[in-house]
Amino acid sequence: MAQIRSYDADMRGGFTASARSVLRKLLSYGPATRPQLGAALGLSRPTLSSSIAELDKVGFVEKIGEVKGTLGRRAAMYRLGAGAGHVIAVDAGSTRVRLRVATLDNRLLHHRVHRLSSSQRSLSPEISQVVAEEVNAARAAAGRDWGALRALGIAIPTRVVGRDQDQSATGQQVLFSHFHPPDGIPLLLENNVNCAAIGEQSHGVARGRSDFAYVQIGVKIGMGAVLGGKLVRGRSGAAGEIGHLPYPWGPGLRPLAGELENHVGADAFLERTRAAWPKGDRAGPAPGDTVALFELAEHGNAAALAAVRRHAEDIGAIVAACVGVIDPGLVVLGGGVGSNRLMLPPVCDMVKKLSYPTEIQSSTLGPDATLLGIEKIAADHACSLLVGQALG
Amino acid sequence: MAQIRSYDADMRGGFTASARSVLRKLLSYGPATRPQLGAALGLSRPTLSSSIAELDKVGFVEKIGEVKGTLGRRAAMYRLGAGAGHVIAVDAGSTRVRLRVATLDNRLLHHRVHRLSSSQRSLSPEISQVVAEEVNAARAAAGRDWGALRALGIAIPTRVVGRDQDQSATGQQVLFSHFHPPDGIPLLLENNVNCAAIGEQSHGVARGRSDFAYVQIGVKIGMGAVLGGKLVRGRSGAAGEIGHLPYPWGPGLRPLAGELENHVGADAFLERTRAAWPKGDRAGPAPGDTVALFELAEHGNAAALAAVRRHAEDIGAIVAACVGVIDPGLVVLGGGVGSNRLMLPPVCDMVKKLSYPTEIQSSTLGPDATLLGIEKIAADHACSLLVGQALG
DNA sequence: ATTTATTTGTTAAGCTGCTTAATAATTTGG
DNA sequence: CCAAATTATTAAGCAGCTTAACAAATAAAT
Repeated sequence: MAQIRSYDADMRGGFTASARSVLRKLLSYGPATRPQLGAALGLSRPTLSSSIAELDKVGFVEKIGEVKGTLGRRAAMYRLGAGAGHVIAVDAGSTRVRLRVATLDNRLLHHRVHRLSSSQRSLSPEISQVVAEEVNAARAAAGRDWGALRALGIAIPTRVVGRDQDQSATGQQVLFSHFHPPDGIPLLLENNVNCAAIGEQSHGVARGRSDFAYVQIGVKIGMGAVLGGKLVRGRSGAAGEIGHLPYPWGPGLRPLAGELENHVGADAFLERTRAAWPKGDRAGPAPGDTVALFELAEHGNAAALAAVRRHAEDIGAIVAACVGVIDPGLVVLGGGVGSNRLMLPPVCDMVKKLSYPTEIQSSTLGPDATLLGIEKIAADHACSLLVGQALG
Repeated sequence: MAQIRSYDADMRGGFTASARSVLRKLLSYGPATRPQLGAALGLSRPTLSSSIAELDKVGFVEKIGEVKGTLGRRAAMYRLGAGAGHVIAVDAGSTRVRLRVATLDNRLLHHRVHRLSSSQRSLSPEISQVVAEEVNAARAAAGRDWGALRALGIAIPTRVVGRDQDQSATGQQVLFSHFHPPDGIPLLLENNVNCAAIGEQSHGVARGRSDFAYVQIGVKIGMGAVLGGKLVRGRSGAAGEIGHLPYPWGPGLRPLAGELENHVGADAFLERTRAAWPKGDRAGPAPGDTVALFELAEHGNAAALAAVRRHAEDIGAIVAACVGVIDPGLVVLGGGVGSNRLMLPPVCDMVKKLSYPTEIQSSTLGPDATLLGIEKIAADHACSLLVGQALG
């Protein structure tokens, strides 16, 4: 009876284990010299020689110069080469479709923002159309030095489920009404809140953290959690659907489905604020949107400040619920409403009152978090295909 | 400059990679023949020969017989040998201290249940004393064929934090008031609810699942979650502290710290039930404890059934909160109250109403779940020490 | 300017841990 | 009793790393 594989390395793109670890290191760490790589990976100089030669032969690495230490010969510095290819990342948002093209080690090659004609409630044929156009344009613009397209990642504002599961309840298939994914290119769909969490991990306030939660508060609410370095997706992509936390809930008070999202979404927040707005000239007119509301609050308007504080208490309760379930150690507040700096203190107060000590930070990446996150996800996937295993 | 290590294998107990994977397989899968091991691990017969010789030399495996197929020579069957050692698992519960001694591949060597003189509210000096006695007795009883003690695991009803963190708020150090852990033996402390979750995974209704939540409803409430095959502990051991979910919560209703646990604990449940119990002879006297209450409900008593249903709705809301945050796909209901079969249907109804479709099962292991779980945790840890890496 | 110490990179030789191929041993069925 | 099947061992070889020695480049010392 013949063994199925002759040797492990055969499966993994033909590279030796050391070459794969060098590739992985260059991808996650950025450019590095041979001695740095050797020290970081515990490999000897001869092994590094052969690994780099192996990768160089197919253009997966390239020498970008030399650095000199205090003494001795200069060390050659390498980074990922064009042969490693690139990824396309798309954020299919409700008001804009954003696109980034980048190398696997995160160097920007191309960037586009397409404003939609009107704000879409969810994934729509128009969004699908724009995604199709922008992806095609990006592929047409590809320079010779971009190398091959290794993956296409798209962040979408719906629950994302795998191919084997029932997709009908998610609406994710609307994405493909006009957009047809290119053949042979790995396609990665991910919920936009989960992407934002990854973005915060790779570029934002959660940088380098392996455990944290990202709570997005805006028109809708959602959470993305990273535990043990891995994104928590849940059985049917419904992890982080905190709009379904039980609310209202108390003695003799039975929760209603989806009521928390109704209550704490930006529209309801604004509506409540306007209803409670004091009459008369002294207070001025009620704000027309949450941006104006926060503007007033920033300038010390008492009614606006009270509204923000009341809202932040509900957000604090939501964060406390997340902390109670997963105790992430760090919660990042994001979204148009959630990331406002006025929210942070009252949210902290409520969490401290209800739950265990937890670091809480406001996001500073804004809408970039989602796009950077899906780019990271696409790049990681591309890397794992190249080296045959997941990133550390 | 010399390299730090001469070769990978040196660090890991001196075994070759193939020997380590054989050991791991025998530990997780149980006894197996050489051909089975070879097929499962993708190793050739010569490699298996040398691996088993390597392990046999130090008594880590032993031949336990031969099995014959339909044709051809018999295959030798191996299992872990005495050299692999054993573990001691202790469940330091509020009414009993349970202890199991077992081999790393889960064969029971010794078993004890020690009833405490009175029910303890939490970890107490008496519990510490009993743990000390029982552990010493188990060590004294050790047969020559048990091999070395590889790990000691203790399940405790408190939040468990690592050595580097602040332990003062957990009360976990009370365990050591009389009990002094044996020198040189790895000691594993784990929250009892987390242990029960692992127990359900290894021996109960969550067998083989890599994603699920275990919700324990009894005198107190708690949750243990396994995501991606790993126990979710949280930054400060507070994951699963669902007694801190926001409650009561609604428009104009601010949550109070720990109020959910007060409301939904067995004492408050019984108190409410008795307060609402109908007067007069027809309904009979109010039940004196939850066991009696469920007994009445089982026999169709209307007041008892109504009380159970009302309570189950709250439990359903709790489960829905867990589903909303982590979407585990399966929730196991445990604990004296939670695992009662009358709870399941109304809990399912509430979860279905509030949240995404989720399988819900009642635990059938009872108090064994915790003890089996801590045993599994201890055995896994012992294994990872032997083979130098975590179990798959 | 030449030498010396230091660091980087390459070549040579060897070891470990696996493989495949061949052989031996054991068992059942014709 | 022999043929086929299955399991185990022995022999030979290869891949991927290692250490050791050497070559090349560079800054500091003489």
